[in-house]
Amino acid sequence: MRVSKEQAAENRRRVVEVASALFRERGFNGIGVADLMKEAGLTHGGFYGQFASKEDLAAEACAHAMEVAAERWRVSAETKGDEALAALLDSYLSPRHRDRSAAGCPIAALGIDVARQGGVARSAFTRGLRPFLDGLSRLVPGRSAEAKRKAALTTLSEMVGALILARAVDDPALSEEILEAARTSLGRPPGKQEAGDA
Amino acid sequence: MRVSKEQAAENRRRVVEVASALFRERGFNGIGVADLMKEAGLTHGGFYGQFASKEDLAAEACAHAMEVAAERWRVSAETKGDEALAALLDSYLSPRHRDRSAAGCPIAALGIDVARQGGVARSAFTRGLRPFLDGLSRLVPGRSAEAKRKAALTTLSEMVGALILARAVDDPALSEEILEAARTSLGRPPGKQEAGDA
DNA sequence: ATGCAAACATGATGGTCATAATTTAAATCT
DNA sequence: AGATTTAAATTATGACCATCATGTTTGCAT
Repeated sequence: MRVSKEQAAENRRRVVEVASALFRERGFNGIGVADLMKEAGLTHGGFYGQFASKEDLAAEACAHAMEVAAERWRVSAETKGDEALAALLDSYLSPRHRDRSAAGCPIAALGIDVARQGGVARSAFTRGLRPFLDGLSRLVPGRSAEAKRKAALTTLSEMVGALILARAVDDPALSEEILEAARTSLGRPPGKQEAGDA
Repeated sequence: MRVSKEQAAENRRRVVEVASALFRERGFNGIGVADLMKEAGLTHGGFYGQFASKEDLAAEACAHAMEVAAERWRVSAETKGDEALAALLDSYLSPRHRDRSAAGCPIAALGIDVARQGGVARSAFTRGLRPFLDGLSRLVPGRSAEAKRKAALTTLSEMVGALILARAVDDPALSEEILEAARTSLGRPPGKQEAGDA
């Protein structure tokens, strides 16, 4: 059986889409090619006509997820004005984001997998990471470009670390406490002192 | 073939030890029972005499790695006096630690895997996490116990996030930049403003 | 209109996976 | 010393894995 050129391209796009979600949810080693294809409505045989290997798909899915997420950040930053950082933090460090890793930040969902996988996935990830840092440094406070750059690095680190910790932990109270600490620590524009709120 | 009771216990301990390293390096799904046992100098058959399942071993290995790491933090904190936090940050955010995940922090190596695995591994991880937070809140600056607690949470988040990012990234300069940013951001006791060092 | 090739399905390959039953042989107990 | 217990080896099981060869259909260029 054969399918129109547009249909084929659409199928390929859907495979990448599905892979980007399932890899985030279960990890590169947590889902197989057959299940991936089935989820996209295809059988496993056609896979190697479209992709060189599973590793190749991993890299492409990773790149795709990074692009989508970075674009979401960009749009949010443009529409939210000077509350953009607060809005980003609120949504990134929310229970909803914590509980829906398949649709969430690929850095927090795939960071460790990417490091272990190496190769093309790692370089796709690195390429995809830069827009995040550039976007963040535009939102974050700082006197100089270097200060903003550095703040973007530390802010992203704390966001990613907090989300991973909140996901790993069993105790809902502790999980919420982790998110809340990061939210208020990062959400006070001048500096990151401990909270003194009433 | 049989082996003395002490030898058997020692074998079991070695399996957990080896597992805690290999799981950190390759993930829960990245290494199989047979390879694990071989690395411990045994064949895979004896595994289920000592462990209920692979998931069970994952939980035990995770707990073990957390205990060892927390103990290392504790000792370092006791011996290093008031430079304990700086020493901890320097070693945690070092290229050496980044490049040796098998012997490094289990939070940064297994956090995502634990979240995906769930069950016993997740609760073992949560139990093992508390000593880290307690130890860290003793090192970290803060006026009140609550402030210290919160600083411990955000500091750990940033440490873990920075290490994971530094590992995921392909570009050595960017990787070092991430570590450096976290080191200086966390290493200035009063607050976390951008660096203004000479 | 016709033939080629692309897209997908079917099915097979050889490997690895977790789990488990059986066997072997040594340690410990009587 | 002999019986019993048990750690670990051997081997088996059946599911799943990535990859690929081949078959079938059909869009598309000629």
